[in-house]
Amino acid sequence: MNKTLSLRSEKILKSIVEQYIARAAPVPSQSVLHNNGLDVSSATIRNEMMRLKQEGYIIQPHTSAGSVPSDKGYRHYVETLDDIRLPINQQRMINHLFHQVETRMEEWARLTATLLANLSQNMAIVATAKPDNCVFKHLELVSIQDSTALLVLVLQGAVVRQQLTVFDQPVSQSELSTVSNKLNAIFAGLNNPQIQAKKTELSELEKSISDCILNIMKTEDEIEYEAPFLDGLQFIINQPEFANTRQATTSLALTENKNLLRIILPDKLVGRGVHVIIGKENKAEAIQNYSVVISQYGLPGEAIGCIAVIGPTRMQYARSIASVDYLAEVLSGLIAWLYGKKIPTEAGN
Amino acid sequence: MNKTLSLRSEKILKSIVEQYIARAAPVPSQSVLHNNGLDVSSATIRNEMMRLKQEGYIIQPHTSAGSVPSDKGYRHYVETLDDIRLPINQQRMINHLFHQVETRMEEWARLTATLLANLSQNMAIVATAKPDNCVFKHLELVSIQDSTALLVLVLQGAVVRQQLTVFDQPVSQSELSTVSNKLNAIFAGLNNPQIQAKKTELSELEKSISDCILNIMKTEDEIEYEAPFLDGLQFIINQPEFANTRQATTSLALTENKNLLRIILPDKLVGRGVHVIIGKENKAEAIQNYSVVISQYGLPGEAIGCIAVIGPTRMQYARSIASVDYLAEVLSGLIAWLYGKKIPTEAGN
DNA sequence: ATTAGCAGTCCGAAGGTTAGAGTGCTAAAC
DNA sequence: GTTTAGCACTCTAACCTTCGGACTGCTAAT
Repeated sequence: MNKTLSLRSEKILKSIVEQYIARAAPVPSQSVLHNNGLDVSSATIRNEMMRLKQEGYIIQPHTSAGSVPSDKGYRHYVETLDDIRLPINQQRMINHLFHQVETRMEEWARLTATLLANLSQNMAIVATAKPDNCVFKHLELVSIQDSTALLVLVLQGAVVRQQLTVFDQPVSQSELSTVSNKLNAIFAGLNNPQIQAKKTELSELEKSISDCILNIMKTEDEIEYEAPFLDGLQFIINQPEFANTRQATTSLALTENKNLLRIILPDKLVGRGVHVIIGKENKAEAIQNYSVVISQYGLPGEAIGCIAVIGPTRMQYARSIASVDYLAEVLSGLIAWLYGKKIPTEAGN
Repeated sequence: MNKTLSLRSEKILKSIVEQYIARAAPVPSQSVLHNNGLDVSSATIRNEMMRLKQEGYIIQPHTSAGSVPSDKGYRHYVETLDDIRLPINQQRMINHLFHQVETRMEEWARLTATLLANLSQNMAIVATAKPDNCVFKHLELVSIQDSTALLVLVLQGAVVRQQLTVFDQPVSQSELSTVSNKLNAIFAGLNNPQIQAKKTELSELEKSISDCILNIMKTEDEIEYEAPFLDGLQFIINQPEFANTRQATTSLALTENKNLLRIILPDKLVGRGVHVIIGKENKAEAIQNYSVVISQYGLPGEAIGCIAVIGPTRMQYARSIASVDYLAEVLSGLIAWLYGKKIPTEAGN
């Protein structure tokens, strides 16, 4: 069944895929002829195309039409794609931009989504990296009013969370400072259950604040993926092939962010590297007309995020793969830095 | 020109507007008849409709078609709309939800956008409220690595900003604490130029950190509107009247968030209360097929934000107006609380 | 194995027809 | 003067039909 294709078949399939990606219209044998340097007639091409059709690499919309790649055709195309890296000047441009934004996971994710969408010309989804088990780093209490304070919590990985807290009675800033100093000393470097254990030895006020902290940390631990950053919706919506079926497709595209990630995430996203899921290979029915180019990033075992491109099966795979690959690498470098593993001079190197 | 309409004309116009809003199709005289309890024939209605057409309140797509409200028609409809408040149970539901999210401007804005989009069934835009002149409240420095620290800055209004800072040489946590204590004492309650003035009397390290702070505050001051929160794009995209012209319209809808707000913001958005801008009344050409329902919120002179619904001129004005009005009120209450003006027991009351 | 040539298929644009929805007008009724 | 029934007229949208041409698939020759 899966016999290897002849060199010429390969060339023809590649030409069909690339032309279909470029023009979104069935590719006739003539165009294949013009496009690639084979010195044969269109009839020969047609014979080969017939075979490709029988093997399931391409599909004919109707008897007398040109060819459209099938999922299997795309799969073969992606598999035989030369390893493509992002051009150096684009890499430089990206590094430069990352050095200009605020040094926060959220900002990086937002920037990544924007870059990825524009590089791949498709919708991009970036989930922030968060640790499996968050660790207390620092607490600060700032009085806002008599009995209201702002609780600022710093977790490992330079994650900052804030919450307004209302007390039963007025509490002065100096009292608050005393409490935060004490809790900082006790809680530094601990995770949720460890803090829970230390809680018995505290005063009422300290306990109530500890509860607040525990609550934030618990929420943080429970969230699997926070609402990911999304960009490039316009590319999906403006796809020519979806001109008619917009209701259905856009309703996918606009599914609540959180769910979207759950939908596209394949069962086995193991190891580093970029995964490509094409059309019907997708688990979720809703996206079986789409392809997903996805990669994890971060520090395995510590903080893992995920970054993906989603677009029609007719997407520019080379570009998307190169972009996802490079951006995942950059983000991994930045995360490593945040978690104190090494200091990259150039982001990602 | 602007002579008042007879009671019957009013009723007919209202019926046309409401039916057109509901069905998105030209309204024939028959439907007007059925819809409102007037005891006349369709011929009479037609006569009145003729007059409404001459006065410019309605438009006929072609000679033998029903009527569609003009911008002027919508304007009259909106102006004569009875004061509509959000149903009490919806108000309660909203208050409840606001009490459940993190107490941060960003979370409130996000929630407001979601609620507003769903209440109005249109796209909602919510710009966070920020003070004209931000004021230093508290500084915290948390060591991340030898020569890297996380700078956490709390500004008035419980605004928290963070930044990673890299020093030329290692700095210990205790040194950092000393610096932050000192700067907290000096800078508390000051704005940007005041801090600038105090800077001369500081050590090198303190100066570099002050620069960092000043930089954040400057950025904060300069940003007119931060990327506002946006929700309900699906409602815009799925509008039946835009089935054909999707390219143009969606490209509008997806214009970069920041610009979108600048586009819809009318010249004079004075005072409290909800403003409605209908179709051609919009300054920007790009949205002259749309209507905007917009309101400011916050503390005049201290922190002002803005909240808006944008949808086709054929939008449910009553709902949108009531929603914008109520949510602006709720947000104002919350802002007042953040800025220490009063503590609402129920949000917004 | 390749190719020229050609019949056959199918699509999509263009043109034509028609049913019916709804108005606009007129003349009669109130 | 206002209202109304009645009807001719207008315009659209849906449905045919037609037709050119883009491609294939096959055959027979190379």
